[in-house]
Amino acid sequence: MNTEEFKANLDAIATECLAVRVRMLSRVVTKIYDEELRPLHLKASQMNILVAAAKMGVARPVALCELLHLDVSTLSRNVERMRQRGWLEVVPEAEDARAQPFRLTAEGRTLLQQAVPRWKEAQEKTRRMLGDGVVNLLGKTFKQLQRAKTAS
Amino acid sequence: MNTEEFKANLDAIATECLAVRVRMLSRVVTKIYDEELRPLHLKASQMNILVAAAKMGVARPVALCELLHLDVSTLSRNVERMRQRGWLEVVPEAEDARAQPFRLTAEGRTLLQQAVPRWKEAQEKTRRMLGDGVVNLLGKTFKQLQRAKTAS
DNA sequence: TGTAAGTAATTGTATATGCAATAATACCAA
DNA sequence: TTGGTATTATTGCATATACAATTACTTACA
Repeated sequence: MNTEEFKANLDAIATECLAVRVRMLSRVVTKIYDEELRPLHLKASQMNILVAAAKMGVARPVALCELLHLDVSTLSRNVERMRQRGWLEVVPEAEDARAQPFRLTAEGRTLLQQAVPRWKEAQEKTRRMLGDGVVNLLGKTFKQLQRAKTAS
Repeated sequence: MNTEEFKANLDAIATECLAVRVRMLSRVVTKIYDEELRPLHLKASQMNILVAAAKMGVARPVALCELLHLDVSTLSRNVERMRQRGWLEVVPEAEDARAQPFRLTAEGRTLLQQAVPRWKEAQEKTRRMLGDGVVNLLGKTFKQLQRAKTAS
């Protein structure tokens, strides 16, 4: 590859790379939620897990990881941190001794309730920043990715 | 907040939360690039920095961080890792003794050249996965975020 | 029924990320 | 000029993230 070609490729990567874009977007958006949730000592990533667990009732790690496209080892440690803080508890599972399903504790539920108004604020800020077009397309992509995962 | 209300809020968060969406998208897309780049022992996050440095010639950390919405402390350590591998080098800066501008080494440049075809493959996979609508809108959002940063 | 293959979760290791505090330098204004 | 403020980068600390290897258990099949 000669210098000219290389420069052209660099330009293409710099201006078009989708990894750069989504990663930057993730940093920017995460920051908005983290700032809003900081008084509760809660992070956006942790709220994700609390909400999913609340919705599931009793959450099995593998199922939650497929839903969120999250590595099980990542979830394992995140859950452990939240368990130590008393937000989650592991529930005994008779049917499969390998499973370590978990659910919200009362404290976790209270925390989540306190987080709701702050989440709404962050959500609105982000919506304004991104605009409805991006928000709607992100929604479609999100559902598509979840289908893709469960279908495979 | 009563139980009904809380459940409705949980549903809203689970189905609409923009942080959940962009973070998941970031994980999915990053994985595609990381897998493609793995034979080069290079990660998407590192390629971002190499490309930006290559484009800038001599990159000043603060400037690069504003461009990518990256914390300076994050960049500091990422650069250090890449410096240890011989991909980047810090260049002396006479005008401001605080500055630690850096640039690609010859090895860094070679690595980046090797990464180009792999990047193209990952980019194409991702484009197919997301569709042109999302890709184009992400591009607009990206430029908008870069403007917002440089304007402030 | 007993073993081989598969599955669930954890642990070791490494990178990425950001906040708070700090150190060193630059700039500005009285 | 000097004293306070702003800027640049690094470091301590904590969390998030994923891959590879491992452990423990389950399932299938021969």
